[in-house]
Amino acid sequence: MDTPVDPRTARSRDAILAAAHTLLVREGPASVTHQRVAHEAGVGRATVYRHWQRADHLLLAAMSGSDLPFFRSPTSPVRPWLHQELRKLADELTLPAVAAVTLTLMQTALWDPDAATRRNHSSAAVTTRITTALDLAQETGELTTVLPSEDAAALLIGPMLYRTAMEAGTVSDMLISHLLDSVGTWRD
Amino acid sequence: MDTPVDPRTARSRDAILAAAHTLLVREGPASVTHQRVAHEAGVGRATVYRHWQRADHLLLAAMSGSDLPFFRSPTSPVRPWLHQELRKLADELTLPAVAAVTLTLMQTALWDPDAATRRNHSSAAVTTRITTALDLAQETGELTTVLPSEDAAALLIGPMLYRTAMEAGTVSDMLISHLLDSVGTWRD
DNA sequence: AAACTATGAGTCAACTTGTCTCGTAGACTT
DNA sequence: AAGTCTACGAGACAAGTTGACTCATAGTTT
Repeated sequence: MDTPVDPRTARSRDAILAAAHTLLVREGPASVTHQRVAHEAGVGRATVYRHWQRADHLLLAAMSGSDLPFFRSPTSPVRPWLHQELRKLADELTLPAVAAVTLTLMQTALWDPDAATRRNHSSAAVTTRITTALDLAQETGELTTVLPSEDAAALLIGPMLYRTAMEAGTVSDMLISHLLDSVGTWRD
Repeated sequence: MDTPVDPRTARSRDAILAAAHTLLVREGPASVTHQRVAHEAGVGRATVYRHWQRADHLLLAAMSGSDLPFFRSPTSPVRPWLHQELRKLADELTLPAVAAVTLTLMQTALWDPDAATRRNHSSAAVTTRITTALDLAQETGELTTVLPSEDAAALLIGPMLYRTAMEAGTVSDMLISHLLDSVGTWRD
């Protein structure tokens, strides 16, 4: 494993990815072209072609830079922990950088199978984590759930996404509380 | 009002809009260029420029072809009516044409103020209609709501959008029932 | 039938895209 | 520390795209 890598390759690679990400966030996916990225990265155009033959692959790579740090390692009691995680996620979703990546991924997935794959991985990861947390809450008797666990992610995250991306609004703590109540009955 | 319009203008206009919409749905927003649209519409390239100077304006125009027919004129009892409307919306969201327009609008709105305006109008229209329906249900004593009415749209539609656009899944009637229960307590 | 005007076809310069070559500087090898 | 390797930037190139323009024609209006 881990083949030693020429530092030059790594440097250009990182510069290109950062530039592509910057351009995506600042001007939208249409601006992520070999030429624009090369200029933004301070790198030769041929170098960008060398690393990514196609602009859409580069865009996809630029989107998957940061893996979501949410919903990992739940603690008991689960409710306050989950509330906090949802709060953080809601705040992230209002950041242009995060909104741009999320919506671009969802939209691109409609036509690009690779993007669809990555989108599926993302949503599967989130679903798994949320399910894990809710399972823990149920084992400890903190929660009595009233719906299939695979619906929980949609129920919790969907409204926050809609509020931020469609209504251009903010997610109140009250709304988060309400979402938590909608997945089941909480004790303690 | 209603200035008489040269049929030729109307014809090209319609052909161009239809072509732009077709291209958007079939190949994504990047394919909506003056040249591609002109070819798809069977129209001269100059004609497309004449009608829309900029490709993004054309894209926006192509997206706002159909105004959402949902949540209009609620009937009492509201619950079965609302369930049916949500069912229809969920089914629409699984159609590539509708998903493409919705996600492209949400995404484009991040960088294009015009798109943001249209997105805001869309979401405001939906919120108004849902609020109207829920108000009716509350007046007749059918529903006792437990949250600010402006949150209802996000709560009902958000999960369906997430399920279809992020999880690439379908919305079950059970999920819809659950969503309805989450906005308040229903009698009758 | 005459006047009007949107259209398709075509031309054009400026620019972008994808591909290739080559001299150079940075990085591994011994 | 010298020699070999290789990723790089710069530049050249043909092919294609973009946006702006002109003009004869055919479809509309009066």
